[in-house]
Amino acid sequence: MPELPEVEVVKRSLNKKIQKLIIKKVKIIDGNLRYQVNRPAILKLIGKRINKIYRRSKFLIFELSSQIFILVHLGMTGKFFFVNKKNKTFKTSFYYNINDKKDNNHNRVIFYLENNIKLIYNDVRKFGFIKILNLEDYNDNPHLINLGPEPLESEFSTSYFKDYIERRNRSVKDILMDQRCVSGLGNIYVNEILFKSGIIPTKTVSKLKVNEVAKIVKNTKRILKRAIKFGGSSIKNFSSDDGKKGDFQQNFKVYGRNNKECSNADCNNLISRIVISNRSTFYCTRCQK
DNA sequence: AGGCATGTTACAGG
DNA sequence: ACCTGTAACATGCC
Repeated sequence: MPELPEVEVVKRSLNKKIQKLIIKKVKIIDGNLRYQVNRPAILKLIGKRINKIYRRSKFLIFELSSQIFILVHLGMTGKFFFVNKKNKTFKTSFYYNINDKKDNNHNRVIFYLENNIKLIYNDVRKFGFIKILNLEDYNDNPHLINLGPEPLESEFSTSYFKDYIERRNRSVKDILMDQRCVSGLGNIYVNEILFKSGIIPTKTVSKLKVNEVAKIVKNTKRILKRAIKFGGSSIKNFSSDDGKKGDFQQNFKVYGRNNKECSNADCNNLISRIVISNRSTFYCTRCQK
């Protein structure tokens, strides 16, 4: 899925395009997502207004009228497409050609909104989910309740991170990927953060010096902000809502660069690839210690 | 053909 | 109760 920056960009375009619109109809094409889409609950959405869309970690939260919420996770390949009344696609967050069978093949749920606007949830691998929640279920939601602080909030600070890793024994990459420590980072950005910080991903957190902890926190914020500014990421087909392709992928310094030359000036070392907690991990043996 | 892919979570074992 | 590693989910691409 999109990591935090992509979800943030999607959230912003959703608010721009569909905020305040009423849901007229919902069609489930394939509700067999990570969790089965609940048909009876979907019916509760009819006639409700989309007040605002929020992001928490990599989750999207649609706040509707009557204290109803839609909790969405995009998994690895979840996307939203918009189609307007003239059957023209809005440029939203992903390239989408309404006439291209390939693009439409994995449409899973269609929300029909006011003004003949359609919001399409498309998900190739179906790791994403859509849950309808009332206020109670939302406030006490198992997906949200254990999440650590947002990396871009001041709560995620050097002192917080230092305290968190104290007496823990896992690798720094593992900890940064753990949503209970800090929520919203994924494999790509953690690789980038550790490269920028000059820290080897396998390093045990108990061995991190205070200045290294500070570097990680600072670079996390810097890299995420920059990725958001660039309009997303990483993901093929990703584009910001003005149709400009998210070109942060051209800014990857280590991710996916196995056996390629290190991006740092004056370093001719080749990037290594290893696996940590089942995920590809890229680093420079010379620049990251 | 086989390996890999932006994520989460359930489960087994220590 | 905490920690750690592994596999599973579904599908497409190289």
